[in-house]
Amino acid sequence: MSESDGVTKTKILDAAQDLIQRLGANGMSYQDISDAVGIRKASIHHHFPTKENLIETLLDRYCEYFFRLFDNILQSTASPKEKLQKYIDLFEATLRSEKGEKACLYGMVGAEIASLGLESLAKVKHFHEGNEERLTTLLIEGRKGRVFNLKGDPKATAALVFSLLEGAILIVRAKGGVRQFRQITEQLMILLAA
Amino acid sequence: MSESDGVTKTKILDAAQDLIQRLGANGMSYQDISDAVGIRKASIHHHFPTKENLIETLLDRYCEYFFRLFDNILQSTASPKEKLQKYIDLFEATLRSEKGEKACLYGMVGAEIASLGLESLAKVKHFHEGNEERLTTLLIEGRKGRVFNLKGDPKATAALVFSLLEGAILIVRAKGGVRQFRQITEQLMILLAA
DNA sequence: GTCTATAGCGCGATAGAC
DNA sequence: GTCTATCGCGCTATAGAC
Repeated sequence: MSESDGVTKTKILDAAQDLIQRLGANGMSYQDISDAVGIRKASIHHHFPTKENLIETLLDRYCEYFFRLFDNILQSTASPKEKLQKYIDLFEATLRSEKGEKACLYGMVGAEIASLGLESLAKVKHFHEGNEERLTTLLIEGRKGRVFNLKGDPKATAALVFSLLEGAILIVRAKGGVRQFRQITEQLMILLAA
Repeated sequence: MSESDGVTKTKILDAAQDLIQRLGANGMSYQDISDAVGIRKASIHHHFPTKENLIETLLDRYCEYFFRLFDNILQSTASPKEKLQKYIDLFEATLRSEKGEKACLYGMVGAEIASLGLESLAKVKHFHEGNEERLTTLLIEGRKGRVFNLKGDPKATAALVFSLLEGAILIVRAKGGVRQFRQITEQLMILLAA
């Protein structure tokens, strides 16, 4: 392994992401990352000069990863209903991660958006737009195939689905956990079904 | 006015609530409150010895206030559909507050729940339960009157509505604001309509 | 690239005068 | 009940040796 292959960088990003998804960006510190990775705080600053810089890198990485998974789902041969279920499963997989229940990275950062920089705000906007656009495509596809009974504007329904998933993954961590998340998303599928 | 009528206490609570609804509990500090109220940090500690104590007091106050409004709606002579709309309007009123867009206090604290104490966790649970129970009652009432087309479990639908509203109020602050919030909630009403 | 050491600041919280 | 002053700590960030 070369010394510049980015393994340490990746470990730092992984630890930071885990912490933010559980505690929030304002609840995560370089010391927490230091403890998790087994590296000194100064070394983290070598890779990510400022906390804003670290968060922005994280947001980009998560967005690319998430959109790639979403695009794979969209381009698969599954039915629109199955595609939506697989999209929902992306959120559920996040929630049921090994280290305890985590929310979506963008859900956490979105909640704290007023205390972050303009760069982060732009990235959050981009994530929301990307999700809503792709969901709109998916919903329209399902309406054509008569598997979704879409009353009203598909864009509004897409925004509803996205808000619901982001909200549910935040809410259920306090009480019902994965079990309640599934109850809510099953109900969503029922409401959308033709 | 007596010196123990709690005016200062109320001012502190109001400022703290505003800050948490915009920045989150971890993004709010005693110094911020001090600046907002025009009182020294030490004086805040006189009224609320610890930050946890302040947050717990806030959560209780907000919960009582919100449930009172919700109960008033439930006990009114409005139709179930109108009642649900008025409930949604409680969230919209929070969002369009004068000092910039605010989320629900419990939405913000819920996102940061893993970095708060067990007392706060219990209060968050209580708020979620209270909302879901009342919403369930409202939805069943509407189903009887055939104004809601409830497929599936009313409890699951109630949890869906609550998660959606908490999620939407967090999400729309990044981009669409009140306009998008209204678009989403109108779509919800369409989906639930018989 | 990682380390030790530390600067500089803001935090929550306390002591004690008034 | 509010103030000034301060403690002790954790934070982000930097300097410089290795």
